[in-house]
Amino acid sequence: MTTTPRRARAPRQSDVARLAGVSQSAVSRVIGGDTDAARIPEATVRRIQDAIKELGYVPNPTARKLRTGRNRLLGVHTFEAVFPRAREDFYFEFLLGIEERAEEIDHDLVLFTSTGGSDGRRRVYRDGVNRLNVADGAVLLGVAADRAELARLEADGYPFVHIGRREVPGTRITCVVPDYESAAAAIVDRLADLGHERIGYLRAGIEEESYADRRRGYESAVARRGLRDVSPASPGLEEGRLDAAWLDAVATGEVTAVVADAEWLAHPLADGLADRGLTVPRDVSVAVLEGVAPDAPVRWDCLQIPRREVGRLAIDTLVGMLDEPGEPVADVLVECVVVEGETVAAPPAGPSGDTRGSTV
Amino acid sequence: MTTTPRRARAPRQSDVARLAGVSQSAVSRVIGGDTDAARIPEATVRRIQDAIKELGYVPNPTARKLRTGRNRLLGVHTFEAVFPRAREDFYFEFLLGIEERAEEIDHDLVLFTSTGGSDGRRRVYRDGVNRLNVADGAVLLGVAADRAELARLEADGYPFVHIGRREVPGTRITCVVPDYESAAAAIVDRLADLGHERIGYLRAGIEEESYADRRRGYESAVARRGLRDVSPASPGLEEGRLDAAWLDAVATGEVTAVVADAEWLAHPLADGLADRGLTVPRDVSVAVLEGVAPDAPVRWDCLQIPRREVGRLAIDTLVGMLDEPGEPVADVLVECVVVEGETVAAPPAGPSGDTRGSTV
DNA sequence: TTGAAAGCGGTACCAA
DNA sequence: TTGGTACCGCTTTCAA
Repeated sequence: MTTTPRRARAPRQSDVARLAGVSQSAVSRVIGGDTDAARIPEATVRRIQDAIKELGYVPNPTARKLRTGRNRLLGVHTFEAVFPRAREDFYFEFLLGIEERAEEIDHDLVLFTSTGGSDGRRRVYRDGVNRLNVADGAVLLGVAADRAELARLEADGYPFVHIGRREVPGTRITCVVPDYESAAAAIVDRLADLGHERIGYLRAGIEEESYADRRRGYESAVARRGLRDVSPASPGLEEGRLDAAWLDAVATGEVTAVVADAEWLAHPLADGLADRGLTVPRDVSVAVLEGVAPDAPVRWDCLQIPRREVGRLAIDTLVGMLDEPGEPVADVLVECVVVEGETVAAPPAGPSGDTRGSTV
Repeated sequence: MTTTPRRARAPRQSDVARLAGVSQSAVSRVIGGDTDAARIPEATVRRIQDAIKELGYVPNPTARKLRTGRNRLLGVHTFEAVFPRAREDFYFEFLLGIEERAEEIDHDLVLFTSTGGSDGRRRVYRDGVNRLNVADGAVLLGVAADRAELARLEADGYPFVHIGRREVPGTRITCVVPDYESAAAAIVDRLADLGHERIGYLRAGIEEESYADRRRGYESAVARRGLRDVSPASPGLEEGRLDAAWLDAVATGEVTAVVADAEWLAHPLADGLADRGLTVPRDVSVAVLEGVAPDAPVRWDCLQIPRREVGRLAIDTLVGMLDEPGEPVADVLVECVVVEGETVAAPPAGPSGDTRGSTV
């Protein structure tokens, strides 16, 4: 029985150098492929390569990183555990794009999974240590992003991009985001093209940057197209119900199309309209400003969020920052596809609707 | 507009030391929480901590790793891309367990995604560089494990465990594996308990360690229970069909129960039996030696592979190796649950079956 | 062309 | 108790 003596120590460049009878720096040059600066004779190169092979030398990435600052390691920090939710498709497509692109450009991924504490929330700083530092830079994502940590990370000069817009006063955070603003505007344009003139916006009532983006797109398009905005006063749902007074107004034809932040708002809307004898889209058109699963019960007119592409671009943007340190980087907007479903149609030619559109 | 001056250089211990008016090693001690050996006066500790706070100093994990050899980074190397297949549930449960456990013990995960070449297959050694070295150790998994790389990794003394049994002659690879051998034996025992005396084994015909494990469990149980093994001569399927002669033998009552390596073998088996007028499980019982999705068309008697637990144990085993270097580590077997479905029953009391069981 | 040597940012040993 | 100092393994500048 042969006892495999566990190698006491991995071979280093100095070992290679000794075996090849050259200096350590010569070895380093050969490994670095330094062809220009110091032209090393064929013979020497070969001797060194033989020694490398004989010893089974492999460079130590940690030492390299310490020296050069680069690792080809890209961090992925999620503010919640990845895999449990990956299944629900929230992280999934982002990660697919991230992995795909990282692989293409020959980088590895560090999944930051260590929690900060017992609350399950993951923090990047835990007792003063920035774990992310092992990687050259990081992509952050997650619904529960901690603004304070983002700000500190930025202040520390750590290179990172965030998937989804995050704004922290006084701080410039580079984000890669679906272009909700344009998408919302496109949907309003479509409604306007169909002849709608009085439309409403159903807000999720969640204070989050992406909803602000949607809202902005909606408002600018409404103004540009000269439409009338008739939205409910209170956002979101109250006790699971929408603003009744507003629904009544919709029922009288005050509004012929509604744009909703989310699918979970569109359902009660349709219900409330049905209660008042209205049908979607015959009486009222409804569009949802988020992605809706293709197997959802209702085929809403909605958006398709290019998650995978966002993941890919996050990697590209991050690597760009690493290659060009100091350069300010603008946010990256990724276009959403507007998906035509079965909930948007031309407005009814009802009595209360003026027909200016066809008067021209 | 305030220009945020991008910090030229992150603060180091020496900066802290200078500011606090102490030596660098004092700073290191305070950070390392070295309370016993060198008792530093309260006042000094406070001065140092103040300096740390003022400078926003965070320790550099790369330097630490270089010095101590530990990183709290655990590698995950899959021989194929993770996320595309994660969805199909192959990697998924393993990763869930891995992430979960890593998080619990405060480690981060490195996903090795960089490919070795253009073939899409991932290699751990790419032009002589062992990427895995950035992490303290690694968990490897994947159907297409490269034996040569495993052997080299082991020879290099790199700490790793493999999920799923992998055997390379002359090399001791630590594996964490579902205990297929016991599970197969348990299934044979169950059949024997029900009164079956002549049973067959349908091999996948794939040369892989896990199938050998199943086979071994089957054979030892068959011998122990004094059963007669009547298996088809040729393994697997030929042109999508099972061994016809053997099926005919089964039809005559030569075999009352069949154990199959995989679900994709069980279906043609059931079809072949149906063609011959036999019904499962009335005439022939069938058990599958792998996990079957709960929503599969047939509720096979099968196994439940404890993937998540395997993932967790892989992490524990790996960390054990890191903490106790040099200690040989035995393979870890994880028990499978035998799931009772609708395809196993007592054998028919037919003419060709002797009734020794009830004769006693 | 080649080698010596100075770091990169820590840790830990040894003296003082 | 504290500080000096020798590494960890590699890259890169500067001399020779």
